[in-house]
Amino acid sequence: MPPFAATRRLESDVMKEKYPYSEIEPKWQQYWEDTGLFKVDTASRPDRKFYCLTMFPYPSGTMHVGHGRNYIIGDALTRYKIITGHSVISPMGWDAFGLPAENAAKSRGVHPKEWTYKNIRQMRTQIQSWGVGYDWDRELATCHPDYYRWTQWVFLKLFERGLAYQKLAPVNWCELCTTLANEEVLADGTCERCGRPVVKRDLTQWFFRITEYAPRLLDDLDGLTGWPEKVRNMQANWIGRSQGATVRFTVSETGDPCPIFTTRPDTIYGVTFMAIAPEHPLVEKLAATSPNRDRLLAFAGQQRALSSAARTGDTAKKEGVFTGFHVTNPYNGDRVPLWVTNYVLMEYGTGVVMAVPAHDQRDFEFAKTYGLGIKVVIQNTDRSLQADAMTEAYVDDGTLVDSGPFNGRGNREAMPDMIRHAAGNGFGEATETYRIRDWLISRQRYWGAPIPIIHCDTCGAVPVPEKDLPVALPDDVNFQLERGNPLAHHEGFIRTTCPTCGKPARRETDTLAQWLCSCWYYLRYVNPRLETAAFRREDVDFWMPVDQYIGGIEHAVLHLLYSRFILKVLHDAGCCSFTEPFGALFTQGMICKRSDKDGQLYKMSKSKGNVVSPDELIRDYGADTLRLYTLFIGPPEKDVEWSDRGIEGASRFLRRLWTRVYVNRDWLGRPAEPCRIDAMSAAARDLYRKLHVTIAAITQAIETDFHFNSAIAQIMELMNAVDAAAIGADHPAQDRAVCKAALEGLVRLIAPFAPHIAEELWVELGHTPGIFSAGWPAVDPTALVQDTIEVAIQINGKVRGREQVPAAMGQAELQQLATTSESVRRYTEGKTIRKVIVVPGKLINLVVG
RNA sequence: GCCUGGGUGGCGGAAUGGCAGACGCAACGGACUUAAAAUCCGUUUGCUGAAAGGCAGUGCGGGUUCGACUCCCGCCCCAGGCACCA
Repeated sequence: MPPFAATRRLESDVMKEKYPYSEIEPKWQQYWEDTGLFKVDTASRPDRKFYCLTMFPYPSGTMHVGHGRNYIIGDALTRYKIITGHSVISPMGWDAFGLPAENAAKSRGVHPKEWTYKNIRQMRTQIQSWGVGYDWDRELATCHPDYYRWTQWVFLKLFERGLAYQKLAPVNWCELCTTLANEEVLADGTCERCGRPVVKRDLTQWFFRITEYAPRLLDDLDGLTGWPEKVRNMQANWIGRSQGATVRFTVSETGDPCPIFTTRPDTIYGVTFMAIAPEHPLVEKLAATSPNRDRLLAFAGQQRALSSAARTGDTAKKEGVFTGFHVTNPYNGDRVPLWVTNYVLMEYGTGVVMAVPAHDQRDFEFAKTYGLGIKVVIQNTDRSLQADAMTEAYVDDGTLVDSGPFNGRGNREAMPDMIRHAAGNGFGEATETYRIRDWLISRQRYWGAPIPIIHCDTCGAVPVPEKDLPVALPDDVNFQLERGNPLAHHEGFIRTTCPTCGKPARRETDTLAQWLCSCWYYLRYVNPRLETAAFRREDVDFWMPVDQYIGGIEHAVLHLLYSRFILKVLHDAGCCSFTEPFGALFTQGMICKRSDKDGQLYKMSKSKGNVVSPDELIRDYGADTLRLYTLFIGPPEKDVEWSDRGIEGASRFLRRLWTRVYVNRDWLGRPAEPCRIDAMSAAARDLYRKLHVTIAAITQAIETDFHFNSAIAQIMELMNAVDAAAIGADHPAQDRAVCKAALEGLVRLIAPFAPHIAEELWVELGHTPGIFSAGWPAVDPTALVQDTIEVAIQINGKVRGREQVPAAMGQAELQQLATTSESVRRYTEGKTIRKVIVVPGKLINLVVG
């Protein structure tokens, strides 16, 4: 260990009495770095490994106190795990590709690389000023060729396995962010990142076949017991499994197959028309010979041009045009008209819907508008449903009627048989449909990892051989283009030769969505500098899955779903033996602040102008105070309102703790005799007990639910108890020993939250530096034992009195005591005690009447 | 509409079947000070009462229980996710 200032006691100095945070914080940060507190060797196989991962940020430049919550929670947990003897890997890096860098290049002429690395330096300094520690030797930036080389390798793995493909399709388009994945479009049809409206454009794009993994992504959610229910629920909603049946109808006039998917095969005898999406290829085919040709094509074309918001929004009316053709229902041979409608979506199911107006509200509305038939096939209990009299669809259960061989049976009960009937006759079977769509991963931008594909006129889309990775981004591009991807104008980048046939060929100029870069970074942290592979299987198998992942809820269906998908693909490719990346997930709430303008609460953001900078707070109060307040502000999973006053409370508490130790340092710094319960005063005995109750409670709070706010409240209570005991230099040795033990306990318990002051006071208390290697305080079970306890006496469930009793008092005696207690005499006098309930150690309830 | 999560003092919140409001913030009163800041002590759910005390009280209405913020049933409100998804 290098010679170090902290090994010496602070000199007696009036200033030191004032809690010199600005002096001690940089000193201990240096100490942790010098002693390698956060360094971990991932080639070793320690007994107790713990992978604590905090979501890495986009290097936007500066952070506010809201960002800090994430890192502080992760750091508190990391430090707790270190202090409790785990080998902790806690790395940090940068999600460094992204649009802001490119915009900076356009508007200010600074190269994205330069802009990004400058921001990274700034933000690293900021993180360090919070006293948040990482193994910085593992730092990575997704924009670095040594990293994105392997992102490209991940792409190739998917390509090899047939999971990456190109297709021409209507895609989400944002004028600023270019193409978007479905997950990046908000419910109101705006871009998740920039808020601009999203429109559909027909483009040839690269997709990942995430739909192939939909069943596993959904089913495996059940095993993620360490994840918040909410996130699992959000992912399940997004994947959206529907169970039902496929039934093959046919176009009556032409014999064209016209399969449908339905979740209600029990209503199939009630089909009175068929609804088909305007984009469906069959529409164009049938239109050619339809008497309605012109109207049909006009309608289909007009619907196709509409934005999805305009077409599927709440206000959209149901419209359609008759094709002139019919379809035949294979169950009963009915011929029903085939309509093109705006309410059927091409992307879901088969793009064709069997319409049962009597039992589906959408079909009902459409049938009413166009005067189509309504046929009741499920009767309610009083058999009162009449097609002509219905004002809305009957969607509840009932008895099947007009349903051929199934008449008289309950609709739910008959459903499996009805599906079996189709299967037996070869015109249908039970199927599942998912809402999730394939993942669009190409972007028309420069600042991303180039998709490692070469387009050859002879060989088609050819993957770049692994040995040729990375496909490097050229530095010399022109950012001043009016529109379009600068990479697509860089001839030197584009021109290449085909790896298969050697002829001249063109490089793909789309880059990979940022999400792919952040999908596998947790693996790279394990072997961050490995040059021969993305990671070593035996190392990730040992250190993964991540034991605790910490980040924002906004990634519930983006980053977290994509990461699960990519990991499963890598698993299937034999790269690792586990199938989920994150064993436990914690999503912290946002820090909000009231806007000066309109008094509303908003998430802290530059655009709302309600950010609070950590820099001034650290300058004025110290990092420990900021950390303590950030953790104390509320339950970490909930959104909370930042209060400038609240930080004063945290500051006051730390100053109090500092002063209590500092002014008594002469005797506190000397070794004390061991605490002996039989030798202490009553006041000291209470304090000793409080100390150990607190140790137990805090350990519990950290281990079970990360409720650091409660843990800190307990620490404050212990501090209050120390003050109440008022033990000073002139007290008996045993009392002083207890006081010292309590203060030592306080300092050790607060160490994960306020580490600098803890280190400093640990030395003041006479220990060698290094509180994080001193272990976590142990509970002394004998301290928890109480000789006398207070029991409450209830009368009919209301507390009416209290008694001090020996802790060991038995049930019968307690009962006796309660019935004769003076304190409740007035409630029992003249009444009969009907029943006595004794809860040992807590209370006695007398039921009187 | 469907699926989650939530509703407790002036405020953030604590208590997961056993003494509601821990801890903190704010407010008020007091001590110290020439004064202020800082610090320390005290009060602080509402109503009622001189006080002791009493009554009410965890969104609303029922229920289970000796006992319910906690469990069950029905409803209201708020937040989030999904949604013409067949």
